[in-house]
Amino acid sequence: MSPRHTAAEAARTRQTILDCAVELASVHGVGGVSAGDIAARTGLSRAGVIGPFGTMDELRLAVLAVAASVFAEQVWQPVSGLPAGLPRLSAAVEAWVSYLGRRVFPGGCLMTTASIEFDALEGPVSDQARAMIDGWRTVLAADTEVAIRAGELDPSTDPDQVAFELYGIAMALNQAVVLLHDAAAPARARAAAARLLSNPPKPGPASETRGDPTDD
Amino acid sequence: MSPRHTAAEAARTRQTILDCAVELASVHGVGGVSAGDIAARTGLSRAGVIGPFGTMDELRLAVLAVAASVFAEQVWQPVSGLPAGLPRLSAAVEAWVSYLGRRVFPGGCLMTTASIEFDALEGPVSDQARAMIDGWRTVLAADTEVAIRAGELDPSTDPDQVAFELYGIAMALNQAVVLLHDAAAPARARAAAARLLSNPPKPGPASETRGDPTDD
DNA sequence: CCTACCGATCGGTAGG
DNA sequence: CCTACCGATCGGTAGG
Repeated sequence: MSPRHTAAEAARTRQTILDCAVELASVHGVGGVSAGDIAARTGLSRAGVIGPFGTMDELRLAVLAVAASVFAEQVWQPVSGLPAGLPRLSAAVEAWVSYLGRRVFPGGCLMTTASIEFDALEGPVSDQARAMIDGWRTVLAADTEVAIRAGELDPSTDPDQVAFELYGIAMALNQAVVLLHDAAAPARARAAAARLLSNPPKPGPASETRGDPTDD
Repeated sequence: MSPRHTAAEAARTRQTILDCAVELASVHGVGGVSAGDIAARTGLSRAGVIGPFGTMDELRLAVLAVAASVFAEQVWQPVSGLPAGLPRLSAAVEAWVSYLGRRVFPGGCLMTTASIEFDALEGPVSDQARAMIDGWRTVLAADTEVAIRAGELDPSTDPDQVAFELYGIAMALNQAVVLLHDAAAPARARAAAARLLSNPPKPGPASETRGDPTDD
């Protein structure tokens, strides 16, 4: 505990630790975050770093929660008010590309890093990483399905296939930006995503589905 | 040194260490390989593990060399004799998908893992990881360029864009197999790659390039 | 390729 | 939120 300090000061200390830990995690991996590293960068003692979280694993779970909330704030919140379906899906992809291109985390997107880092491991930290990725893929697939039903995408489109491919584009972009320092990568990602999402229904014979715009 | 043993025995010991290290690296990351872990699994002492390599970093470089040679053996060697261009590119992608689907490394493709693990780090180990990935992208782009010149792909095709997207498909596949245990993932990857590589030249007016099959 | 060590660092606890 | 510890493990070396 911190007998000499107010609750507000304790909360600020906690946030200082988390900010530092998130930065380290994006570079060294979530499992590569150590109390000693954070202590050296924040001026706290190692015990002062671990204290507010109890154990390092709890601190790592908190790091993933921060990563998820930053991702939501940067990618999903700006577009969540748009109409469900293709408009929102396209805008989300654009926000995603922009987020990765801006390199919000110095070592690349923490969600991507964590998904590779924990893919073969088990435990609460890897469970949370898995849930984050699965949740985002579900969001992408759901809006794809709405787009299909609204007649914005061809009925032969497979929502899970779209989510699969969008994730691949994002991972390739993350790698190109962070590993290869390729400034052209965001444009490549936009081109790939645009081709994937420009698959309007083919106007075959008697192909009028539903949602006639003249309806009332 | 190993005064009581022949050179052949020393080489076998070295291989035992490497095999174990590669397996651990695919699960815990190349940086997550420790001498103690390998010692416990092989029955050797920690000093016996480090000895043949000098330092752990040298051992890690050897792990990456094994990963590269396994990748070459599984993906490139089977197709390297095919005609350059689209036939070889398509066969390489199929071999790549098959390799990832078979989960040759228990924790997923070491090249993919290493590319994320080291993307923001510097040093000889990350340099070697970078060179592996860059080399493979170059191979993919080169065969794409041959395919364009041979009239197998539309001239508007960008070889680096194709390499970028193929890498994304492979990363998405690796993630789907190892993290999400999605048995349908290889089929998804094949569908995505097929769409990417089925872009024949458009027969516009006077669009006959060169390489007329009736030539002699 | 072993034992026996080295200093450094790990996560975590006790007590203030 | 600090100091002062705990046992365990890290990479690496010496010497046989």
